[in-house]
Amino acid sequence: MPATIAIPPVRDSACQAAEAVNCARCALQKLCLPTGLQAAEVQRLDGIIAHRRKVPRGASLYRMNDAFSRIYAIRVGHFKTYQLNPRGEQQISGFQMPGELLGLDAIGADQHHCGATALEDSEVCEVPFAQLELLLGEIPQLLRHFHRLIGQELTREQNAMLLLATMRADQRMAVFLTGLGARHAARGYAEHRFQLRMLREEMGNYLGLTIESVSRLLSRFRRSGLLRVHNRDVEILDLAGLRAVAAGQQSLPRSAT
Amino acid sequence: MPATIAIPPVRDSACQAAEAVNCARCALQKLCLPTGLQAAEVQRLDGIIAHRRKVPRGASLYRMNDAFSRIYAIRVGHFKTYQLNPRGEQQISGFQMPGELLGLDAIGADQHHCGATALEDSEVCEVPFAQLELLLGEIPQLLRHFHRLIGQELTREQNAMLLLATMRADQRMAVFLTGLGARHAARGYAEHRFQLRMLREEMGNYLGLTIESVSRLLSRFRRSGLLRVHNRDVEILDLAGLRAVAAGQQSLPRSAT
DNA sequence: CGAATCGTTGAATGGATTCAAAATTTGTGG
DNA sequence: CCACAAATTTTGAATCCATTCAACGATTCG
Repeated sequence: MPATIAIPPVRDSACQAAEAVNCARCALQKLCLPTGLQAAEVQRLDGIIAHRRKVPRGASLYRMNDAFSRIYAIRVGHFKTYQLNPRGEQQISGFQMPGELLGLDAIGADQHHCGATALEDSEVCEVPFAQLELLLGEIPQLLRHFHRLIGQELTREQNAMLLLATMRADQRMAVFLTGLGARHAARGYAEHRFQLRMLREEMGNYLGLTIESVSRLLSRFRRSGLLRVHNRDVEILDLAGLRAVAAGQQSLPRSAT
Repeated sequence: MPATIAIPPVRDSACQAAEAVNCARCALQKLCLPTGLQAAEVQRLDGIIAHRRKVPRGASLYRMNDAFSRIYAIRVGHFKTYQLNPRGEQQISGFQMPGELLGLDAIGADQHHCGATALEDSEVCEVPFAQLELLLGEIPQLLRHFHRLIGQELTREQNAMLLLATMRADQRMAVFLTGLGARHAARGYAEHRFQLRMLREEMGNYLGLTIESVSRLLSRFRRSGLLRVHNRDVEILDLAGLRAVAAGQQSLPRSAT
């Protein structure tokens, strides 16, 4: 066993790919659009899902200014969404995982104003929005849950604002890591052990930090005994401690040992 | 004429208060919920608006964790929305003006997770959300426009994230001021002359800056000939220049003349 | 293997903050 | 209307956190 592999790999969500080809049998039903619907209603929703589409790593699901016609539910894999700032640089606005929706930002507009790119080989369900809107008018439960998902999206973004506006670098990182853990937990995976699906650069971009700062922070977290980090593999050793940093109740020593 | 009043006061939006008591006659129809509806549909919408409520300056329209039952359309005045971070400090997530909706963040939840406070004596239309949801199912045009408003909200928040994550202090301030101007313009007021309805502290809080930084930035902008600032009154003297700073194409000299 | 990409670490710099104090504006009661 | 207190804003100097610049490992992939 090579000494460099410090953390055993976590169960790969990609292995679910072949199992479910419709909403009724999808393991993500509890998180995704069909939540709370009757079986017959799920079937109607299923009926408008034109296509299940594979998106290879690095490929765009949609780009800024693409025409808006569908939203997407992630079935397998991870994505990032981003905008381009006035100087044309990418600014990542979020990372999405299975069961989450993509494209909500374009609702009510005719263009996407952000882009979405797969961080790994992924798979999405395409939901034509015009047809979804019709269903929303006919299935009150679906409308309610759709609004719930939108509300969650708004909440997520407000939390990200809070993070960027008020938190110091170590706190941002702690919030980010505990957040990832919680979302993994909601999907039935371990809260304290997961893979980072994005580059350091992408983490830093999202958190408003440079790549060097990200690297230094992870090292500090490791030295403080909060984490084990090996490349993309993260193991949270002291979840309570990490949460304390995330809550701003505790700061990390700046120097080594 | 006292020499200290450098900038003449702008037209006060509060004088509209007494005119319109229903959507059909409201000057904000083009911005607010009824946009694009038939007269009869506007009347139905009007029918569910239980109450038009005055909110005195400094009073809360709703607070964090209040039960969610209505959204609000601002008829007169200005508001701020805020969250409390883990340490209990206020973090302002946005400023709202007439024709904009409040409470959308709580959609699909049963509690508000942010609070809204009037920055001046204000007036809102209360829209019971359960009844609105019924109407959304019956009036497709209303559903479409409601989603448009939600999309705008998401866009606004993403732009705020972009601001906080990537921009330097002078750029943030320039984006903020040009944004305020544009929103005033959308309401038929001057783009280049308006009143700040919030304290320096609230601006700084929103922009992720200290009150001292805000003050210094406004002084720098003034010295550079971009603005005239006198207390809450702002006049943009060089809109193109301010936009250039907002776009990050130009930076401001740090020291004085 | 070798090249390219990705990640880590160190030292110097700089932008925004913190601390401190003064100036201005706002609010209140006589 | 003025005086006075409180709140808000401005300015200066010192400090600090994150960045920038630079160099060096590590990993990945053809």
